[in-house]
Amino acid sequence: MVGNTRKKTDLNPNNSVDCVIFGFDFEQIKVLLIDRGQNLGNSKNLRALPGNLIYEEEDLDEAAYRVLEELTGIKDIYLEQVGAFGNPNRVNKESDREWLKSIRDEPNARVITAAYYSLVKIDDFVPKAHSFAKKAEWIPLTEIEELAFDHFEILQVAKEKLKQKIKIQPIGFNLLPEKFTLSQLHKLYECIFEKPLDKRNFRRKIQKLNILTNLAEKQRGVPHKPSQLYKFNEENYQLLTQNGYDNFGF
Amino acid sequence: MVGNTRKKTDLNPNNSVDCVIFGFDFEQIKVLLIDRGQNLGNSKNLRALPGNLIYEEEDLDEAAYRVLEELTGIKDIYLEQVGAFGNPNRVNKESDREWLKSIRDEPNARVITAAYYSLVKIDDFVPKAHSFAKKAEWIPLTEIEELAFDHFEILQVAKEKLKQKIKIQPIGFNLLPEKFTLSQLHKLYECIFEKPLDKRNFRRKIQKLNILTNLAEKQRGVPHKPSQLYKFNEENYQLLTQNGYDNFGF
DNA sequence: ATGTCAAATTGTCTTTTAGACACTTTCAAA
DNA sequence: TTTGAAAGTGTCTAAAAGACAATTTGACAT
Repeated sequence: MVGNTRKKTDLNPNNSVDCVIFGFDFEQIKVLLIDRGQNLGNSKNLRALPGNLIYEEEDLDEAAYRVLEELTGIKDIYLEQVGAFGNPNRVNKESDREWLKSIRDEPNARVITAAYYSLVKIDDFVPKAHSFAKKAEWIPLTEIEELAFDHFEILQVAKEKLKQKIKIQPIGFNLLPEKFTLSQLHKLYECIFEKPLDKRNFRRKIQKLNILTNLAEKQRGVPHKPSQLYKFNEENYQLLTQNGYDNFGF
Repeated sequence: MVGNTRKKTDLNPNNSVDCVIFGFDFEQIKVLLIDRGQNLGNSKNLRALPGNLIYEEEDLDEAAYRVLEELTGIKDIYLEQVGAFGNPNRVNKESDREWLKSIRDEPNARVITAAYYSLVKIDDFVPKAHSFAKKAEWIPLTEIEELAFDHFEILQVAKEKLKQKIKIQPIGFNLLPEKFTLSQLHKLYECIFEKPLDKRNFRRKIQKLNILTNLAEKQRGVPHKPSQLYKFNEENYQLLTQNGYDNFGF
């Protein structure tokens, strides 16, 4: 878009977007977090969600896509709004205040953020140096206990939205590579719902939906019976949902 | 809170809240809209969602509750965020620009709004004069075709969120008086889902949930068989949901 | 060639839920 | 006492959910 010609002074100092970027490595759900590389005496160096101020003339969704691309290099991705977060005390940690002083023209401005979550094929992610992020890392969801600003709260809401959404729309495929096995899909759903799902019942239901295409192709190089590979069948999904079907939950 | 001591200059010129206030009159879903009383030559006098700028030191939820109370006099109400709306072209109608000039210190500021929806017992609503609203009226959802700013879009998203939410949590009771009949509840669900529901199947399911208390009391003065009155049973609802049950949909 | 390991794959039975469907009851008012 | 109008109620069928265990397949080691 007009990204190249934008100046720092075109930023809206009061509104930002933050992105909860979910990935899945076939074992667990991970979240892409940035390390601000702070060297502080007593307080912890908390990780943060990737996010930034929006431009004055920029739509919120557009800003979320931009920030995502600037950070991960990934475009055309599943993105969904979590909501607006505007607690006046969002910035209540000394380390957050320090950090804002170092990167913002108006570090004390009250900022209201629009949070988004996105689902990413983890292998497509190419780590990329970001202006103010020392590192960008995939952190397992289960290991995240504290984040900068109100980002931990945002993460909790995003998780909940994801859980609800996947009951209505089979967005999980966005977390898997083009070709995947039923076991991988099964594991993904277990991770999202945070509970075990019976293997046979899961397979029965997902197969009956008829939104998978069985590629006549098998896994290779695994030390056990190789699995069939499948891909998501977009057309059948459209057929299924245009009649109002929305029960993809387990 | 500190509402009394706030000045107009304490307003945040870039962020607002807008409220989609749903009501139910036993016949249809209605939305509370304000009439800005514009007298314009050619363009229509469009209605708007109640909303206003937030204060610099005010939480978003808090602002939504405040605006709601200022407008309706109602407190302690079901309120849920719809999301953030920040299209830079939100204000693209001449009539909206005119109106902003007449009420805002910075009429051209870009405003990002956090939208909320709330469910109100329509009889509790006491119409109240609002600073810049000439009238506040309940308009049937089905009759709303165009609104000021991006309010029509907000309304559509709010409707969708309501539909989804009520499948997970029985929030419909917030639209009914303390005592209600099963027929009223039935009608309400039909209005929300915009489709007919079989009477017997509806009753069977809602009764089985065991979240209604049958008051040993009947409707009076109706020219037909009077109905039993029920109330929502909060305790049983808690018991039911604490085990993760969330299927209140129809 | 054979055996072993690890995960993939498959089917049945039971219980619960969803969906279709129509007649009887009760009160108020004429 | 009749009538009108909505309240209230039961059964059957089909589909979905949930519990549960044995067999198959390929890679690798011997």
